[in-house]
Amino acid sequence: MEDAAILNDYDPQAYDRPSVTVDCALLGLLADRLHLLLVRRRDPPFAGCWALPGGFVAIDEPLDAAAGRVLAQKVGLTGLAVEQVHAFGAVERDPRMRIIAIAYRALLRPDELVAIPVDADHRLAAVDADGTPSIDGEAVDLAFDHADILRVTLAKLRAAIDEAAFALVPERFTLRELQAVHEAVLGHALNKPAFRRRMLDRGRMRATGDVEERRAFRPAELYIHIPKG
Amino acid sequence: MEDAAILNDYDPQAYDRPSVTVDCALLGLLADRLHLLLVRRRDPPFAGCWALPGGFVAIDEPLDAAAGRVLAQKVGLTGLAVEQVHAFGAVERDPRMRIIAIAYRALLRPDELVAIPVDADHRLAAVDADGTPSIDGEAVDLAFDHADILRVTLAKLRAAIDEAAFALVPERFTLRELQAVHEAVLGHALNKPAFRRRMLDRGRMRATGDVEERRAFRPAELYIHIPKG
DNA sequence: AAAATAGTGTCTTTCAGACAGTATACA
DNA sequence: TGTATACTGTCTGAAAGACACTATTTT
Repeated sequence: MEDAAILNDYDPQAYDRPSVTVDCALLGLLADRLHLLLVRRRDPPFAGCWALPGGFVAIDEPLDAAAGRVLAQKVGLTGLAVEQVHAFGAVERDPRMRIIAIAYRALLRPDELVAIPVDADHRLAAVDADGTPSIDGEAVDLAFDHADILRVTLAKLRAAIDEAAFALVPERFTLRELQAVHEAVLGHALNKPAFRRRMLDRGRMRATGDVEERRAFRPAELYIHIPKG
Repeated sequence: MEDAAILNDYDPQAYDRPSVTVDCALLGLLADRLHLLLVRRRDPPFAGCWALPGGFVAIDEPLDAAAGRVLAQKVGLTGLAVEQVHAFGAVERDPRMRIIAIAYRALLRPDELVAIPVDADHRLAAVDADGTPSIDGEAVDLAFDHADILRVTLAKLRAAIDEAAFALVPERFTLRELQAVHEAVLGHALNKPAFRRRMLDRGRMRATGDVEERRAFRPAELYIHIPKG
């Protein structure tokens, strides 16, 4: 076995250090479809390509804070809850230099999502069941390894959908809206009575007593999420 | 082509970069209890404390490869399958400088685990149900934020136990051994017939037709894992 | 009243927990 | 033959899928 002291004698200042970025998948529902905020790159590499918003981690900044700051700067929404997804560290993932990316996700309610200013360089892309993003109905190739990042993000979101779904509906939501979120994220339809029973039995939502307004037909009851703990 | 001024705004060479390490939780079962390899630190900070084996990520080295190399150097086992757990980036997690740690786990079979050379500075610590490691029956405080890393690692291992358990038993194993692994990792007992049914129905293991040898009583049938895909 | 969606009752299937039973090896 | 463990049969209950049914609101 190698001398354990090597770790301690190692002076990292003497060696090249990688850059570290956070790349953020900002996700929300639009017209019952999962959407993702993309920004168009202006400079090489991948100039003109669509990419996840990202930025370098400052030397005195925690990772979660860096993800929050990037989203505040790119999207103008502060105080977003972010969740770490995975660290991506392939050597050639950025052609310029070694950059390790820590991927994050943030989930937006519909009213927050529509409030995002979109322009030629900031767009919401629909994400289909296999994780391919499309803008104006056209599949787009993402810069760097961002397609990998999106695939992993979607897979983990699906695994955590029971809790995550509450962050993707309005504060007061109907069971229909909640089910639509589950179906859009999972990519397949769900059984209505079974879904309703499971959600109500789980004790993570409470009826408000109020109902939807301005519905063409019978309005549904509004519920609120009961946060964990 | 490249606008130097704009690029300069994004030139990470101009900014301080963090160091990046991989820290590895090497886990296995010993006497039906989950155990963890710890190394004792010789130098400050946390001199004398027990810690997860770790090391710096080289500038031209993928993250997974760094984790594999660290384990090869510290434990002498090459070709171990490693799985990323989480990136830890609190600013003060290392008092010397900013170091971002990418945590990994590796799972060992019992025969691999007992082959690990232990000495005064390399020990296998028992891990109890709440994630506290103990050496010689005495709970130990880990260096840095390694207690956090271990807690998160254990939580994710539990969530993935159905697949992970196969990496913690011998290549040919009995249902009793597989159940013991599940129980040790989850920290609670399981129902035997239900466990047996669930494992066999899932189609991820196959009977060999052989049975254990040298058992005091009725020997159990030996199974092998059927890898995914 | 018609339309359209909200919400329920209930049958069936699946699967986990419980527990007692049978099977098989060795001393 | 006794004993300890391997393995199974079967009852029960919880939860999901399927599907038809009732309920409620607006036009």
